[in-house]
Amino acid sequence: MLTKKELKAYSADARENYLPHISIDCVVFGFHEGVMKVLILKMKDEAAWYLPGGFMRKTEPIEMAANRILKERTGLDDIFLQQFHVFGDPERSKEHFEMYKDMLPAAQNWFANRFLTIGYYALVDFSHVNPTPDELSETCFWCDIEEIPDLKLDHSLILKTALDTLRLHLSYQPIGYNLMPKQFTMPELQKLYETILDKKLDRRNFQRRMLGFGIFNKSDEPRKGGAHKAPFLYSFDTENYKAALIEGFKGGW
Amino acid sequence: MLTKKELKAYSADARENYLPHISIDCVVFGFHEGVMKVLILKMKDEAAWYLPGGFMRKTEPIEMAANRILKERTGLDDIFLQQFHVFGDPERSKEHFEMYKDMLPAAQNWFANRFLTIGYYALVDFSHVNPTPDELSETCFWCDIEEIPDLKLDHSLILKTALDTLRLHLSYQPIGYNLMPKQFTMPELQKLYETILDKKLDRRNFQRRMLGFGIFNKSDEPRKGGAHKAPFLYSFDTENYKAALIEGFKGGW
DNA sequence: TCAAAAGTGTTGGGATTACACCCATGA
DNA sequence: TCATGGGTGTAATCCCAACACTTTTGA
Repeated sequence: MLTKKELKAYSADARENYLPHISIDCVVFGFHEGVMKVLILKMKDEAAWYLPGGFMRKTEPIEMAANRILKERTGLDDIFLQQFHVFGDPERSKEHFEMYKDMLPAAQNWFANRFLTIGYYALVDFSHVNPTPDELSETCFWCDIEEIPDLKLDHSLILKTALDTLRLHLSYQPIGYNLMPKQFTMPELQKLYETILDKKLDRRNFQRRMLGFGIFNKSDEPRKGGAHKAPFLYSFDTENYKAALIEGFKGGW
Repeated sequence: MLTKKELKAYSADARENYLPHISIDCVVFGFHEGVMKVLILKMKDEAAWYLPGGFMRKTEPIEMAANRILKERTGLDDIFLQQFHVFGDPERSKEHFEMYKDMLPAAQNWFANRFLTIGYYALVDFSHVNPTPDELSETCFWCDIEEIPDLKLDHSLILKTALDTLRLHLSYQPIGYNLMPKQFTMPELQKLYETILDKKLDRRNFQRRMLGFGIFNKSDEPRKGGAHKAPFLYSFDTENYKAALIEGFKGGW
């Protein structure tokens, strides 16, 4: 929570630089050791968790704002981002509002306003991300999707909606490029799918379907080191992958 | 186009009542005599066409604002609305901006601002709609989807995106409830699908698939009057229809 | 009685599912 | 040598597309 002085400075800066009433919240999905992760922030001096979010500069495209916000939190440029919903319940930022309303008059108080928030989900390569807290946060960290605490504001709803959307998208286009490291094995990719869909899939049928997309390059070298038979390594064929994304949108009729 | 005096009054009223920087634009789809229609507006004193749109009251939920805007244009309450995208290119309202920027200083001039617009598409029963122009418009009318003129601002993009989204949605859930009259025949419903998808479908397979959803009630009475064999009338079974919508979202895995 | 619209049935093929079997590896 | 993870193959099934045939109706 901000002190009055901090709130005043923050508000003045925000009013100067950002569009009022509009925010962006991001659900950043990562994948590590067979577990789906989401990036969340813990606030300073509060037992309060949030999704990473921010505001939009006055003449900045939405997508660019989302990228900028994420760059600050993850160190990553050029992230796969998908806008999925606008959340605009007039009561959605009530908690913030209550927390700060008595500190400053509304005209000067950035958080005394209603905010619509544009939800983006991001798919990122876990191993490349270096979670970084922002000025309001104490920590920024990867949280197992199974262990997400109650989030403040409507962020639990935003997360749920993001996950639903991701599942839907997964069912009509190959996702994975942005979540997997350069090289990966089919069982690893399968784990990703199983995690997103929350469902067991058949090993052999999964391989057939995936390879059927024709978007993978098989490496000669198998993954070494592990116990048991060494699985083959694959990477995405970016050319064909992009084509498949477009193809996927055509739908089933 | 507004006069300076009108602009001043409009701006004052808007600043008083609406959230700045945010608008809503609606793509209203109707279906009549086998042709897909979209509701568009023609401006007073300009050869300029727009999608119906408006602004959001300061404490109004987004959905309610969209409904209110549409009620003013169509006379319909309780419309099927689907939020599908936010358009936020900083240059998107440049035309408006250029048109009005010299009339009033920016601080008082509603249209001197950047607007993000939330796109909704609506599916409505053509026969129940009574197109009504608003204060800025000369006419509001149903336009064949094949004959839409160039729209101002980014409204052509918004329309295209709405149509793409509608097609996508059609491929994984049964749409039609909101576009068809209470009673309709399978060939009529097929026309709707063919129009949306811009593709011929097989009569027999279409019936099988549709009836397979189990969301229709067959009427005993066939449609009379037409030449040739009288087709059966169907209506949607609202209970099962809603269940099918939820089911549809589960996707194909 | 015939053309056109509509209802119903059949069939073949492609995709998806549910399996079984084999191979490699470390404990 | 055996449990486990991983690669590959196959039969059964289901779904869907492409068909043909029949019925009804007004002209």
